[in-house]
Amino acid sequence: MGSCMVEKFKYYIDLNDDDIDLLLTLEESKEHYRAGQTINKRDNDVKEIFIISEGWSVISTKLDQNVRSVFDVKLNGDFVGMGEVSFPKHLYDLVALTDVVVCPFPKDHLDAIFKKSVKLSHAFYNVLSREQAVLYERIASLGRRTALEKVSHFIIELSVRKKMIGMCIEDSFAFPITQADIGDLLGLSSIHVNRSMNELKRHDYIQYDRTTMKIIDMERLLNVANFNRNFLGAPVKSFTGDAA
Amino acid sequence: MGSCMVEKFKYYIDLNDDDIDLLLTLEESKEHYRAGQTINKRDNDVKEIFIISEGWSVISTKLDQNVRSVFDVKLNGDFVGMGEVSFPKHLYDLVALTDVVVCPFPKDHLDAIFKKSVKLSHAFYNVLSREQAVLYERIASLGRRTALEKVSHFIIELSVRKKMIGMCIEDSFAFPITQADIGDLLGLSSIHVNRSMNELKRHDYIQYDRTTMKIIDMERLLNVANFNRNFLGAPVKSFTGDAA
DNA sequence: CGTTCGGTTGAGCTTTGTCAAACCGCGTGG
DNA sequence: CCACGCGGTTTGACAAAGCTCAACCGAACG
Repeated sequence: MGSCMVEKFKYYIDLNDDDIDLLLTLEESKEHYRAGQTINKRDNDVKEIFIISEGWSVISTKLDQNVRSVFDVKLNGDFVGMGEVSFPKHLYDLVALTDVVVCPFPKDHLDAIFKKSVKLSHAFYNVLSREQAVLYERIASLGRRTALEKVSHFIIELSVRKKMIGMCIEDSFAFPITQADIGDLLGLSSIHVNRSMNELKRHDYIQYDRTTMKIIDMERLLNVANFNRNFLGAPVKSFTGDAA
Repeated sequence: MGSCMVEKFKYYIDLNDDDIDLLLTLEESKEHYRAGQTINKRDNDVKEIFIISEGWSVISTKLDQNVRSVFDVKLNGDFVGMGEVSFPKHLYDLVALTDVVVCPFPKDHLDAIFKKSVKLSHAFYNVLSREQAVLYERIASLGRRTALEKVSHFIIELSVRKKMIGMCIEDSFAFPITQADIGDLLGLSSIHVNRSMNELKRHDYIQYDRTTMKIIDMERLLNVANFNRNFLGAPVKSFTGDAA
């Protein structure tokens, strides 16, 4: 396994040995968190970027005493804090849903990256713009989809992301997120999430229990969700198309 | 006025003469578009980043025959395509709401920037992450706010952005966007946008006609919108806080 | 002028939220 | 080993928010 950062970046660009060495010198050891712990707290100083090495967590914020918005779930291999790194303080909370292991990457080291490697600078930029594309998709989802579409879309999105990291076999994957969290992510009440998920179950599109989600009829589910199959597609390796 | 790009970047970082020269050599002349024209079309090749020099436009996409999602309005001084530049094809449409003037900035030139100036690389990265923060705010808005809150929030957000570019005097500013467009932005029907705006007018929080919006009672409007006054706050000039 | 586009208004309906109660599996302490 | 309590899920009844449809109005424009 080696370095999280290196593994992850290979996906975006072709790394040579120098690049790898540079990344390796900067990466620190792993950190562990328990389910429920807040890993980053809003308004605290931004110290590092994380790569999730294990477990589920969510980016979220409290809008109000009883109103929370969840922006995204972060899984094995995902970057966290790529955008926040330009700000002095955290803008959002990062909360562990399950026990979580992360690889921190001190933000001071980013300056070194930018000075020493044009290619890695591009890579960071690319990661950030891919994140942006995901956010655009979420905005479209929140604004213009029904509850059933949102829920279906979310389940498919997870299956795609899990598949990319080899954690979805036969359309079945771990699913440790509560319906209340899903509600905060999709802009629905937890009760309505429940009703939507049960409708999908009743139609035999999916099957689930407290820990596992299994997609039974992917074709129909894709249809219900109106899922854009290009979404989360192949990565790009540079601005211009050729290896920079 | 000189270069759009230079003006805009001064807001994010301290430019020295070399930086300015570098940016100037890369900037091309202005382009004009008429109201209603599509400036960038989804799936077309990404050729350049734009800075809006005049007029209103929107980033949007058709989800379906009759369903459109608007992600953001772009005003005088805003960047467009900062994130898309990592992709070979446009992900979204850029449509002119009014007559529009833009400064294109060829995307090939970004490579030059990344090679020649660490500081400007940072600046591009910062712009992108600021955009991301705005998107997060929009997601929270779409997921967890009522129609009235969304509409109020949108109006305030515009007033803040307009003020930053000196185009909002005494809380009054040009407002050439249709209620249908606002609906697509906020995830509402145009009719409901109308009812919400009229409610705000009836309470004398705002005043508007087809071309102009004026905020009469900002305090109360901020209250209705539950507007976070830190939003769109002061920019940061580097990753670490000191001029890189 | 007549047409078109956007705004306004009302009526009825659909979707989603709220509240309350029951339920279920699990871990804890008696 | 059992009772209990807790967190999460499920269900139903009802209320609210927002949507659709249809009609009308007024300004802008050819």
